[in-house]
Amino acid sequence: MAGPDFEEAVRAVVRSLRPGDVATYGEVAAEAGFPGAARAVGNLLRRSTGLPWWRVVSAGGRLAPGAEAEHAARLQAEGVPFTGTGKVAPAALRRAR
DNA sequence: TATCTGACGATAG
DNA sequence: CCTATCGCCAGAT
Repeated sequence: MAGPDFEEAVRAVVRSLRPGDVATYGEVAAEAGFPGAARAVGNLLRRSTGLPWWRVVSAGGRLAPGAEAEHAARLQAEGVPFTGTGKVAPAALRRAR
């Protein structure tokens, strides 16, 4: 099942995210048809280019380790609310999808 | 085929 | 809110 399909599906889902809309890695994986592959999604987004990767966050609204500053900046630029502790507000995660 | 890696997720302390 | 652990998956070596 995995292979080109996985990459294609994940890219399609991430590309469908609109400004201000935030989804979790797990959500993207499930939406792409690979439930439980959240880790693989993160790995793919990390090396992939040309995708709104900043609209995808870890469960609980945590940002990508090693790029938190850029991640937060891009999200805030789209009007995404934060909880003050450097995490995306729970309300914003509900809108994802 | 076996083993390791990682922008994950959930739970426990 | 923090770190520590374990489980899960796709890709690379």
